[in-house]
This record gives sequence, C-alpha cells and structure tokens, in this order.
Amino acid sequence: MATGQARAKLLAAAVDDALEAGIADLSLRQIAEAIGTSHRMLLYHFGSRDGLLAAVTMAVEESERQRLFDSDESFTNARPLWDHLSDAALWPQERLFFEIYVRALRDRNRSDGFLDHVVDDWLEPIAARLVGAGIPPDVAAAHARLGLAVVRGLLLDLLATHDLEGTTRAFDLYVASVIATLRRRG
Amino acid sequence: MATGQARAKLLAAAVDDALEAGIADLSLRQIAEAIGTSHRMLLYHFGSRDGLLAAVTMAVEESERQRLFDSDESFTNARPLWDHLSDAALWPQERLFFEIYVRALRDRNRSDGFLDHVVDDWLEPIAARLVGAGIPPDVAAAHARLGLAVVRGLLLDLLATHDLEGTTRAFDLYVASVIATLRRRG
DNA sequence: TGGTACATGTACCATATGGTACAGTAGGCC
DNA sequence: GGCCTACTGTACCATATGGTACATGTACCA
Repeated sequence: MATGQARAKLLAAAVDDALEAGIADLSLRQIAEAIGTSHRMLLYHFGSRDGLLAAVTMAVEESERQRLFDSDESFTNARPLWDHLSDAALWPQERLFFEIYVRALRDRNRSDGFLDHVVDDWLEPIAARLVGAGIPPDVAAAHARLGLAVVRGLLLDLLATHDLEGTTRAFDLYVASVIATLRRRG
Repeated sequence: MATGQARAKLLAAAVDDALEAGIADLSLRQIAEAIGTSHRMLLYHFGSRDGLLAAVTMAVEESERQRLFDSDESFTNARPLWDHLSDAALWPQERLFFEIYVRALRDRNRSDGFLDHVVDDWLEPIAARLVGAGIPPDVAAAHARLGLAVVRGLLLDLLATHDLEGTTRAFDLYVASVIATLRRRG
C-alpha cells in the first residue's frame, strides 16, 4: 500500500465519487471507471477493496472532524449551525456520513474506531463550551448529547423528506425550549 | 414470484437473519445457507435478489408500523417509550431499520416508498395525540417532529456508544425541558 | 387414474469479482 | 551510463455471482 500523492489524488476522487454513488455497493472496477483509473491502480494504492473503503471512511471521518473545528464559532448560536448543516449542498456529505455510520454499526472492527469517535469527539467540545458558559458539567454533558441527537435526527428526517421548512421549525422549537431552559438555569 | 406460505416462512427467516447479518452485503447463496435453504428457492419465491431485499424492506417497514400502533398507549408518557426502545434486545431491529433507511436514501426508487412513510407515518399519530391534548396543530406538528428526531438521534448514539446511561440522561433532559415547555403553554 | 399447481433439487451458464504475476515506464540520484 | 523508487498497463486466475433450464417430487382435486 503506497502513500504518495498519486494515492492522495485517487482517494480524493474516490471520496468525491462516493458522495454521489455510495461506497459499499460498487466494485473496484466500477469505482475505478468512475474516477478515471483502473482497478489495478486502486489495489496498488490501497492494498485491497477493504483498504479502499477504510481509507474513504477515514477521510470522511477526518473531514467531519475538520467541520467540527471549523464550526467552533457557530456553537454560540445554534440556529446558524443548523442553517449551515441543513443546506442542500451538504446533503451528499451527510448521506455518506450516515452510510458509513451504519456500515460501521454492522462491523465495528472493520471501520477502525469510527464509532468510538462519532459521538464522543463531538460531545466534548460542545460540553466544554457550555461549561465555560457556567453550566454544571453533568448538565452540560446531557445538553451536548441531546443537541447532537437533535441535529442528527433532524438531518435523517431532512434527507428522507427534503422538508427543510418542517425540520427547521422543529429545530427552532428545540432552541426555544431546551436552550431557553438552559439559560434560565445557567 | 410466489406468494404461498413457504415464501412467508422464508421471508421471516430472511428478516431474522438480516437482524444479525444485515442485508446488503450478503449474496443469495450466503443468505440461503444461513436460513437453511438454497439460493434457487430464494429466486423462486422472490424472483430476484432485489426482490428479496425489497420483501425484507417491506417486512421491516410493516413491523415498524406495527410497533407504531402497539405503542399507542405509551405516547402519553414519553419515558416508558424510551425505556422500551432503548432496550438492548431491540438493537438488532433498530440497526436493521437504520440500515434500510440509509440504503433507501441511496436509491429512492428501489425501496418503494419507504422514505415517504418513514417520517410522516410517525408524525401524524403523535401530532394528533398532542392536538387532542389541546396543543395548536402547528405547534403539535413541530413537537412531533422534534420528538421523533430526538428518539432516532439518540438511538443512533446508543447503537454506536452502547451508553444507555448517557443517552437516557439526554432523553430525560428533553422530556424535562421540551415537554415542560409544552405543558406550560398548552 | 390422471392432471394440475406449488415446491424443490441438480446442473449449468455467462459474467463479474478481488487479487496476482510480470513487464514495463518515468524520473531523480549516484 | 546504471540504479532505484514510484507508478501504471496487460494479461491472467480461481472463485463467486445472479439467473436459467429442466427434471423431479408432492399433494390435492376430479
């Protein structure tokens, strides 16, 4: 398995293709054709089909983590965060994210700790921010967890129904009641 | 494609197997061996591999709908509903549900309206119940949508982290703040 | 008895699959 | 020049795949 820049290019192309076509259902040859290379090349650079899928998984996890840090300033206000995440331009990303998520649920070993990070990595910074705002740590932890679930649950809804209006109303309701409750206490 | 009781038995066995092993990643022969038949039989009864997966999808949707009606009385109190859904015995069901959900997101046509029901069918009865309790319809709709997202988001969390305690705390927080807000207004 | 409908087994087919063997090719470096 | 490393193309292999053809069994009804 190589590590050069040719590999990096292929990986980027593979992720890009996976956004549209998914990962699990395609053969090496189909993927190769879609991104303009040969299945031989994919095997050279990623060792095996599983190696490719693992690499794509890690890349998506990485970009997810990147999004986490990028959105640091948005955490202060929840609504802009939702407006950003619910944008249709991000749907392919989120679909792929859920696809990898569910795939990991089937076989924890195969996906190399994806599930260990997929929740916890998000909880900590959110909770830390809340603690910084004077919320007691245990309350903050529960709030972070609930907020993450609300966002992911509503994104699942949105991807299925495409009902941006309805899901946004539900999110606003969450902000109005839960976060208001939090402020009242904190 | 047959419709007899032999088919029904095979379908039940296939669903049962899918709970443990998933659907998409197995070949007809693997599924057949797992449930004690031949791939020839699966083709006879379900026409094709896609036919089998479609049948499994519909069966899961059906059982999901059944669960919806069964849980009618639980809706009055949210917490027992969560205790029921978060029980580890139901994890395989929920994993398979999310698997089919995500698979449907990839190809809406293939899954025969699954996505059209996966949210709406749940919103209506929940909202109706809230309206019956005196909540204005538009507020009730948003509350139903938020509640569904919370449950599904926390189930995703639970399936990944296995942290029943943490997710339950988050759910309790939701009940305490959102539903309290609702009562205050209603 | 024969027929008919559902069900099952055997054997096969064309094709696609992941993976390998091996022979290059291009470019930097000595 | 020769050497090495990174990369790519061709050709192949054993195997597994979804699907089909056809014969067989089995039960029930006439």
